[in-house]
Amino acid sequence: MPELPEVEIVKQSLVKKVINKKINRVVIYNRNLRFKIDKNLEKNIKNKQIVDISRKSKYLIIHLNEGKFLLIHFGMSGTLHLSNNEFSNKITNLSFYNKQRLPKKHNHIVFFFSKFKLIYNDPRRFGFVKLLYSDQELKSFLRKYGPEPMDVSFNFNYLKSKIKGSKKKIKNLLLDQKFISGIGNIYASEILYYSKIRPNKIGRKVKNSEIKQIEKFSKHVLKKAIKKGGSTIRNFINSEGLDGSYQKEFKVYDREGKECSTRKCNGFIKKIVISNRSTFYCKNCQK
DNA sequence: AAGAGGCCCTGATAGC
DNA sequence: TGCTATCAGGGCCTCT
Repeated sequence: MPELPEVEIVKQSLVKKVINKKINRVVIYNRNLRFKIDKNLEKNIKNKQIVDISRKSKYLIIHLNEGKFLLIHFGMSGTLHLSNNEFSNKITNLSFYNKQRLPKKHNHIVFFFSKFKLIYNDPRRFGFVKLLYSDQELKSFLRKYGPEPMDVSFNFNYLKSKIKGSKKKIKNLLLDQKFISGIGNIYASEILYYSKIRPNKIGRKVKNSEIKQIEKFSKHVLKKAIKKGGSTIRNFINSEGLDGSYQKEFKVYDREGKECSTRKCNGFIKKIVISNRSTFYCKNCQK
């Protein structure tokens, strides 16, 4: 589900609600997520206070007191929901919810706070949660991931050094989290549209001028997506139950057969499959 | 050793 | 209406 912008939105919507709050209790209904949830998770989280919330790549990081960190990855279909304690499984009191927004199935983890609960829901169970016990452990976990488009180390020289020597298709490079972290299937297609590069172009054939475009538009696209509250295709909502609207800005993603929106292009959006993922581009303006 | 594709899983939707 | 097939914001693992 979420790529960097969506996780960022979840982070932002959660910060206001849970900072400095104490987790009284955790109940896990299904431990079989992408990875089996550690059997000690409940007791290691119980009575811990949330001191901060951050995000790296597509991970939400919940900072607990005593230097522990709870990592949440949303996979394809994971979401977090805030709900009122008194009306546990019924309609919440919080005004921003409506009935449809509270899932009944696939609520795998519930964090109980004194006045509300936070629910991790994930129909496909491709997501996971992981408790890390120190700064060191967090650092070494995150070391596997490349810079995000907003980072200073995400610059022309870095991109060039990795792209020029690669036989990978450029779209697969953008999706490689070890190289760049945070971009997923939607934004990869969008970034390549703005950069005017065909998704199946081999890395070493990508020109310097095109690498500059990738640098520029990776930042642009993600920033704008965050500004618009992320993309809601089927089930993404922030933790307050609100949709994103960046899907209205899509130039190519999920627009197969539609007209290219580049002025005077008159081309149509084509869909191809690269490494089993749908990929969208305009044959006319992407070379 | 690098790169592509299979696969994990459930639900929504399209097509018959 | 009800079936079946296809496909979905990810990424680890296994082949070649």
